[in-house]
Amino acid sequence: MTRTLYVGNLPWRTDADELNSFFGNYGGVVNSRIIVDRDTGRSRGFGFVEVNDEDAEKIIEALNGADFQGRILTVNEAKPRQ
DNA sequence: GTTGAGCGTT
Repeated sequence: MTRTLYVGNLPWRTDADELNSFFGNYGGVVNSRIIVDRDTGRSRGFGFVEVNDEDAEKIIEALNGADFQGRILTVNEAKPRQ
């Protein structure tokens, strides 16, 4: 199974691929995604990372408050999308 | 060529 993590405070330049490999250092990442403004196409500075259920907690512990490309990340379990 | 709290286009 997987869990989805909310990742906030990302640098504007970060893309899903970078997120994927960074989170992949701490557990099994199934998928990652940067939220982009639908109209302008620019990053909104946050995203979501889908990880293995068994690794979710340790990834949150490892990366919440961690430094990523000069920014301090916010990592939490995501709320279910409506 | 900009910005800085937040929970996502199907």
